[in-house]
Amino acid sequence: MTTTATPASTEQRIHLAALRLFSRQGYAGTGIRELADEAGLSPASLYNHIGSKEDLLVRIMLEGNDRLERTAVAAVQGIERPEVRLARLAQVHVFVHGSFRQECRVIDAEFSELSGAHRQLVLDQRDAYEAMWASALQDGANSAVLSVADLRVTRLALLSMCTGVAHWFRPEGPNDVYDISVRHVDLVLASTRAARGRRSIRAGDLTLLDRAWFDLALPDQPDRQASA
Amino acid sequence: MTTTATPASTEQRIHLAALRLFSRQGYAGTGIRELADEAGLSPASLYNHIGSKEDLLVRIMLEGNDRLERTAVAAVQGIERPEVRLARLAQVHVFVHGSFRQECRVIDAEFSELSGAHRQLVLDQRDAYEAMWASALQDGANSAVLSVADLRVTRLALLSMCTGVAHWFRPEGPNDVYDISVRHVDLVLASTRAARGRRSIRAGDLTLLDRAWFDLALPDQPDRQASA
DNA sequence: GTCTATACTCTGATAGAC
DNA sequence: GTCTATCAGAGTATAGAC
Repeated sequence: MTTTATPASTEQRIHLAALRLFSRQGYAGTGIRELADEAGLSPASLYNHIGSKEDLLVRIMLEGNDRLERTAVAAVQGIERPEVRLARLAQVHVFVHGSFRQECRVIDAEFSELSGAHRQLVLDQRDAYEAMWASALQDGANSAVLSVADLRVTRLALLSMCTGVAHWFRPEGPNDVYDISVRHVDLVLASTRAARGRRSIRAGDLTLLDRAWFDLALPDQPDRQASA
Repeated sequence: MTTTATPASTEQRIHLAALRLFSRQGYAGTGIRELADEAGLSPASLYNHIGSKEDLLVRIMLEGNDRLERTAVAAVQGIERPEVRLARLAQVHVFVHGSFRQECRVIDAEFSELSGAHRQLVLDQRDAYEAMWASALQDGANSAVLSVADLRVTRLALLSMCTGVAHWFRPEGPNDVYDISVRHVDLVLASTRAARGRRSIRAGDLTLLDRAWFDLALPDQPDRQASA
């Protein structure tokens, strides 16, 4: 099922090596020699594939952010009820952060390593993504289905909560990613006091994304499920 | 009011320089020469005050964790109702993470830089602290005042949310730390569906810590409010 | 594409004079 | 306590042969 027949190109091996080392030791804490060694080539050969160490980092970030946004867009496509949009955004965010932990941690931790133009690119990606959260929260507050005291604080707090999954989740632990994603949906709905009239809305009341949806949206990729 | 008369000892200058640089560039990304320069002495003199670069890091972490735990212990001392304990733990956590952002970010980000025994020391501190959260959540669930589907996931999710404040909060922004702390209390109470019978409990219903309490518990310290 | 060899800078840390 | 000078190794990146 999860068998990758192709024996991984050099580019892929470098990409995976970078994910492992950057997420474990940090970008600054990883040397070119170490990276080359982990990818199975010499430091000089490495430079036939990556313009520079920072190019490698920025590529990881752009690709990761892009996948997150594309998945989120697909998840809320055509959905009108704001509490369902919010729930699905949380579910995708948690599922992705639990499935691509190394990548998400690198994106999260090493943003400040980017210089100038690269930094702006990644920032624009993040702003576009977070705008989806802001609009779901705003629409939910406007239609009184969500109770949001401070839009900005709530958005940042919920994003922090859902991003945290990349830091503490372990696939060998007691829960699997999908369960965690649903539990977070419930935390998000509860924390915004989602309700229709007097009746509060729970994860089970909404049409969330099922396991099959994620299998389609996020087919097995080499960096998925990778351990710490 | 916030005037520090004493002109800062060499130890303090080094400590503050380390906080600034480690939080901005990371531990691995900060060199000894840079650190010495920022503290206003030569690299060699630096070593009259710090055994090694890692000693400096571990001291920052132990002191920071210690302050957080002492503040939290003081905040819940003698409090029996679990929802009040949880609320105050969240309030302290957020207030500290918003007030000592550099320090908290270093503690959060550079844990993996610690080797062996140092790592275990910091881990033990964190476990002791998080046990207070676990017990508040557990007691709240047992007395049915909190609704906690999964104790572990909820604890980790709420801690991630409250820790996030150190990453996004800016004192020059629209909210002050105290406001943020109260808003997070409300998010935490809502996310655990805190209620007595049918009536849900909000931050305003509980006796939280007031501004004066924090002034006493966390008197102005040189690393407080420091910017990014 | 791969490699060995190397350039030049910076790393954490120390010796020893003052 | 301060400093200048220095160590051995690791930092990123390139030259040039194959």
